[in-house]
Amino acid sequence: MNLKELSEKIEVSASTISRVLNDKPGISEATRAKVLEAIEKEHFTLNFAARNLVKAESRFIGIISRKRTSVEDVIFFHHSINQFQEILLQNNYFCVPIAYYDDKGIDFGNAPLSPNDYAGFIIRGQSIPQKEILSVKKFGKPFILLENSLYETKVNCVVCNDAELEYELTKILINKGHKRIVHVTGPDYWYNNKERIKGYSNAMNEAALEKEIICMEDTVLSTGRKTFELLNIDEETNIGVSFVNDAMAIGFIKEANDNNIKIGENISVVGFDDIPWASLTTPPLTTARIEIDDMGKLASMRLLDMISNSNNTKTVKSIVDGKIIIRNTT
Amino acid sequence: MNLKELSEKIEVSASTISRVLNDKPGISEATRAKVLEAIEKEHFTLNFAARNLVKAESRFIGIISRKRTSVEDVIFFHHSINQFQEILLQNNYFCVPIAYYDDKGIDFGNAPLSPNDYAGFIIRGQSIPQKEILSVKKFGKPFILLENSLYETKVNCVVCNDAELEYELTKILINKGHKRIVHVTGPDYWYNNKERIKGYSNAMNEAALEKEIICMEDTVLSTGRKTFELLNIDEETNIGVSFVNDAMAIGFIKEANDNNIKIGENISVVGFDDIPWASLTTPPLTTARIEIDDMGKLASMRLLDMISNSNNTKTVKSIVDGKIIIRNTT
DNA sequence: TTGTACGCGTTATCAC
DNA sequence: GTGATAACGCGTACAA
Repeated sequence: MNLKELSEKIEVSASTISRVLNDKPGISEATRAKVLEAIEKEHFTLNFAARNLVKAESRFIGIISRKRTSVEDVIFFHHSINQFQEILLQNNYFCVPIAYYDDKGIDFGNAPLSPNDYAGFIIRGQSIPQKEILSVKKFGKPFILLENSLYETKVNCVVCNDAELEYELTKILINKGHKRIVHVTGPDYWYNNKERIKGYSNAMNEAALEKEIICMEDTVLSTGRKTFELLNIDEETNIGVSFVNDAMAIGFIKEANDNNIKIGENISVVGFDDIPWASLTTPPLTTARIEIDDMGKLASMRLLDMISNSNNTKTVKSIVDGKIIIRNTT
Repeated sequence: MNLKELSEKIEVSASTISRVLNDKPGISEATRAKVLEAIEKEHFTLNFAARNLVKAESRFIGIISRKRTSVEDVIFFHHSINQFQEILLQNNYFCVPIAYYDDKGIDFGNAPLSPNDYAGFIIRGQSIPQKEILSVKKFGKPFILLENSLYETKVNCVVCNDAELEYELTKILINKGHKRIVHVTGPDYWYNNKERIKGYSNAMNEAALEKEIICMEDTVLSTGRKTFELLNIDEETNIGVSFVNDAMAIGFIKEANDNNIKIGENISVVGFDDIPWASLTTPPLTTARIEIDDMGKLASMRLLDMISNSNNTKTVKSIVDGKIIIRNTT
């Protein structure tokens, strides 16, 4: 059933029905009621494709994020997609995942949607390099970074107060009396990594302690495990280890468990993110909670605003404060 | 740029360009080359909406799954969506999440897509009741159940060998010498729960042991925790507990950890699913691995087949065998 | 092998 | 306040 058929059935023109369905003004109450009744009765819905064609607008939002290969990698990260997908859906936009690969960059695949077919983009996570972000900018569509930012270019983004939180975490390790405090980070071009290093460095400098930073090629559970050996941990070790995310911290703790080394006294550990698993390690992990749901919500709402008010070209950097969660690894 | 504009630019009719883009036969090599070159040069892509309109086909697959409210609930389940979303995307179909709520049923919300706008549906997980599944059937579109099935109606579905696996798990507890072996399950109308109870019952009957089944209102981490108190566990307890999923088993183990009760000797625990976290508990969890990726892949491929060959109306129940993973809680 | 003409279902514009 | 009509961009039947 289409507009024309319905129109013939109830003897009201297609344009009028269209007006009712689009909440346009200037319809008599009588006809409006008549139309609404018929729509209800016939379970009538407008054709999605025809509508998009004539309105020349896209209802697709591309969600660009790094393609993770192992299940382990997938599972140990926040699922911020839940929050913003819901909001976008409520506003009649569909989320389409677009993969970014470390080696071949952003890949639109053989999908029937080209960059031009999107209303806008959300670029998720810290691991998308500046070069790729700028390439998205070239599409000329609204986009926003989530959990990422750029230093040299003004860009719409939503981040947390990385440096402050990492400063606080490091202070916890310092106040506990550790003299050797190591910060384990990931690739040095990631925005969050840089910010968190700043926080760590500030705290260490204030305490006049020697900084020790280890860069891992990736920030997943398995690399966290590796740092255990890298740092030569044994029963005698006295050390504070601050990981750039929970996934690595959990890997480290698990490796300690497997080696019967106790965490929380001579060896302190802090993570970052407060993923759900963080409270379930033995012992539970001290970390910084990122309000990822709020951040995702903010990002999607801001993107929707950018799409509907394309003349408004100011860039906004939103900082959503996280908070320190003290558990038992410190 | 649209077909007509490109057509004028390279002096080849729009229909010919359309033919080239749709891999239709009967084009001279010369014009084909000319067209392909122009497409490449101009970064030309077909308009998605216009294409769907004229072909009168939908590129949307509805993914119906239970709406979970807490982050905890979200995280402790398999992410089978990853696997099938990728396959569907490769075939130019888009996944649109559709929420099912325990109280108000399947909710299409105010989305611009009505049931008719979908090419088909994947119904995920065991917690969607038969009534809702049958209501989807009424849409007259192809659909397939993932990790669920129906007893009274033939239905396309992909499940694992629930009963066999639970039988094996129970045998492990029996062989370990436990005399009291409790099975903790969820709502009794869930297909998987019923199947797993069958497996448990078979093993218990064979061993002439008394069955003890506890039904919880939901099968999440927190309800798993609750069973610890429910079963009056202390240092003296000798018991085997078989949980209907890992989430609950992990909750139980965590509660045991918190109470300094050791798991793996007098108290044995088995889960079901082998979610990533199962290997990371203290001690690591013995469970049955479900090959959820294979299952998701199978479901999506079968659905695509049903969509393209709508005349083929036979129903297929695919059983993907899982396997027992023995770790340290038994 | 290629081009022309029409229709898909909707919205916007213009008339009445 | 309502209706007729012309687009939107593509695929396909038919003509050449």
